[in-house]
Formats: sequence, structure tokens, C-alpha cells
Amino acid sequence: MSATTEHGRTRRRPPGRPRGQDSAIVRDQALRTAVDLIAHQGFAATSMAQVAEGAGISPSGLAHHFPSKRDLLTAVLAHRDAVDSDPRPPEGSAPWASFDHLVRVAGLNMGRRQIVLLYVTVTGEATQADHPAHGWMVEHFENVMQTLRSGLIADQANGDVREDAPVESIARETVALMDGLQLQWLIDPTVDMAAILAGHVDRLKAAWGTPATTS
Amino acid sequence: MSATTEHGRTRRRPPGRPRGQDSAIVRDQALRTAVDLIAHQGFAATSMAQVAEGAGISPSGLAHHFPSKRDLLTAVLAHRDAVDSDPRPPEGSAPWASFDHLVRVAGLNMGRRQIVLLYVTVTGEATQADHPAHGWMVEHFENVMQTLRSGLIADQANGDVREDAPVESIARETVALMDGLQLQWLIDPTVDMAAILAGHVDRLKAAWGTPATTS
DNA sequence: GTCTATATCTCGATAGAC
DNA sequence: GTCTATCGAGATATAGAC
Repeated sequence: MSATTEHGRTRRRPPGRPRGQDSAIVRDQALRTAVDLIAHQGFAATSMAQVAEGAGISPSGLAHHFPSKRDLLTAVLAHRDAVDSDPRPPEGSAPWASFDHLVRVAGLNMGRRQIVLLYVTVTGEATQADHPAHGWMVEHFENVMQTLRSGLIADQANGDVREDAPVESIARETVALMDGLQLQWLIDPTVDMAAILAGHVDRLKAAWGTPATTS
Repeated sequence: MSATTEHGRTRRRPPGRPRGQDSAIVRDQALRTAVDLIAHQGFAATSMAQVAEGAGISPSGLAHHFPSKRDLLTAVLAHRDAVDSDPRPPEGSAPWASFDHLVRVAGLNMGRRQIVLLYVTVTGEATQADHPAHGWMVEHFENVMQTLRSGLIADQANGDVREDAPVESIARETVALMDGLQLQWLIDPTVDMAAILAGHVDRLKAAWGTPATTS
């Protein structure tokens, strides 16, 4: 209220925006820096000052784009999900499609250490309910589990997977295997995540696939 | 040298130690507090002041027992290893003994959330080479892997496991599965780690056990 | 929209009294 | 062996200049 500005504000919107970088670029650079630092040090050990320095701006400049550290984490996780959402297998495709897809993702991940590092680091500290990334973590697992579950159930409906296959356990252990492999791969890059996961999926097919469609 | 105390030091070793708590008790209490806090918050997010407060002493009192934060972490990890070293399976026992043992440990772990929490939290942040617990983590995986490897090789020598079984991959994926299951169990206690791991081991036996000894 | 400056707090570690 | 006192560094966050 009381917008009685005495002299009519001569400087109103400089036309053309000379070389402003538009703030979207600066924000993106800060985000990339945050991804890198949180991946390597974890969320708790990463400071806003470090991110600001890495992005080439001041802590206050960073605070303009991300008012709190938690806001920054939220953006980082959203970024990860966007990158990680690989070409999804088409609906109603071959049997075990969602499992084969996971093997493919494991192979991709062996070429992008930072994404794996970020995932392992954040999930390791977000198991507690009061961690700022806990909600994201729960949702992430629910999404992955649902994908595998529904894939298996569809395969059962098509007669490609035995009806007595323990859908929940199979999905659960496959997700667990992939997570554990990432942990080991980080400290020993010679671990072939894709090959080991592929072997596991092959064994699943042999155990629960119907004889007609087992390759 | 030069033990020329002027007046013969009347107070020399009070007999009986009235109620000193002997420092070992205080140290142990601080250690337990540290285990709990690091398990829940991670090492980076846990402060010496928090540990001191939880143990009922001042930060300086804590510093007497653990001069640096890293010393505290070392003691915490040693404590975990001591607790986690469960009844080892006797040498030269039944086939797949080391794998069955792992299933048993998984069942035990479902009754001690704190140990699992500590393990997952620390391994999550110790993947980087410069983390104070990185050396411990590498050694831990090497120990577990070696146990499973040597168990499988002994089984092969006894004719209980097929000669063409991929020892390294089998050991690797079993460890990975157990680690991943702990992560999921922490955010969803209904996950039956022991049952899923047992199903995995059964499938391993069916795939790589020799026909004669496959149950 | 980014800056300088500051407020308020907590960190790990050390020195010295008792 | 535990305390009080204090150090220097670095944390998040806010206020206001330009």
C-alpha cells in the first residue's frame, strides 16, 4: 500500500538486457556445481559457500536462486531424476523388458560415475525419516519397485512368467542387487555391474520364465 | 629423574577408588553415544559436542578419551566390527556354508537396526578415497569377498560346486544383494532380508551346485 | 539480480586450573 | 581425568546498497 513514489522512477526496465546471462545460466551452473559437490562429499558435508565459489558467484548470489540449502538439494535431486530417466522401454514389449532395461541402465551408469556417486551418497544419509531427502528416497524406491512389479505381472498375464513366481521378492532383490553393485563399483571400478546384473536376470528367467518363452 | 619432591606427597593413589567410574565406563558410554549418533546422522553431520552431551560429559572431557573426531570414528568402526563378527561357520563344514552364514547374519540384523543403520550410513559417505572411513570400507569388502570366494573354491575342490561356476561374480552379487537389502529394509521394515537372501542362495545352489549334492 | 556486510551460531581443537 | 575458557575457522541466513 501507499505507492506514492515521489519522482517517477526514471530507470524502468533497461531494454535489450546487454549481457545479463539471464540468471538461468548462472542458476544452472550453480546446480551443476552442487551436484558435483554433494555427490563427492554428501549433502551434510557440502556448504553453500563451496557451491557459490564453484559456481563463480557469492554466497548471497547463490541464495537468490536457492534461498535455503534444502531448496538446493531438492533441485539437485530433480536434476538427477531427469538425467536418470533413460529411454523407457515401450509398453507391452518383450517379456522381462523392465529387467533388461535395468541391465542397460547399469551399463550406462558405468560411464557416468557422478550420477552413481550422487545416488549412493544421498541414499546413504537419507534413510532417516527426518532427512531432507528422505521423502524423495522413499518415492524413488516405490517408483522403481512399481515398474518392475507391473512388468512382471504383465508378463504373467501374457504367459511368459510362471504364475507362482514371487513377484514382490524378485523385484525387491533385483533393485537391491543393483544398489549394492553401485556401492562396490564406486570403490572398485573393475566390478562389471552390467554383466553381474545380466547374469542375475538370466537366472531369474531360467527359474521363473515359462518353458515356452525361456530363451 | 630428579624425583626430589620436597614434601612427601601425602596424596598418593587413593585406595579403593571411591566412585571413579574408572574412565573405561565413561569412555564406553561415549562410544555408544557416538555409534548411535553416527548411525542416525552420519559421520559428517555428527559433532563432538553432541556426543559429549549424550555421554553426559563436556566436550573437553570427551577430547581426553578421543583426541580427534577421527579417533572417535575409528573406535566406532572397530566396535561395529566386533559386534558384527558373529559366530563364524566352522572350517570345512557343509557346502555353501559361508552363504548360509550370510543368510543367518541377515536374519540377525533384522533385530538390530542400529548396526545396519551405522553400516549403511558410513559406507554411503566413505566411497570417496579421502573419507576417513574409506580405508576401513575397502578392507571390509575385501574381507567379506575373500570369505565367500574361499568358501566357494573349497566347495569346488570337494565336488559340491561346479567347476565352471563364476566364483567372483557369485560372491560379488551376493554381497551386493545383502547391502542393497539393508538399504531397503531401513526405509521399509517389512522387507524380509533373510527370506529374500535365502531365496537367492537357493537359486545359486540350483544353478551351480553339483547334482549329487543339490538338496 | 548480484553484490557487500553482518548477525548468529556451531564447529573441532587446545591450554591450563584443580 | 574432568573441568572452564577460548581460539580461529566456517556454517546458514538476512538486510540493504546499487
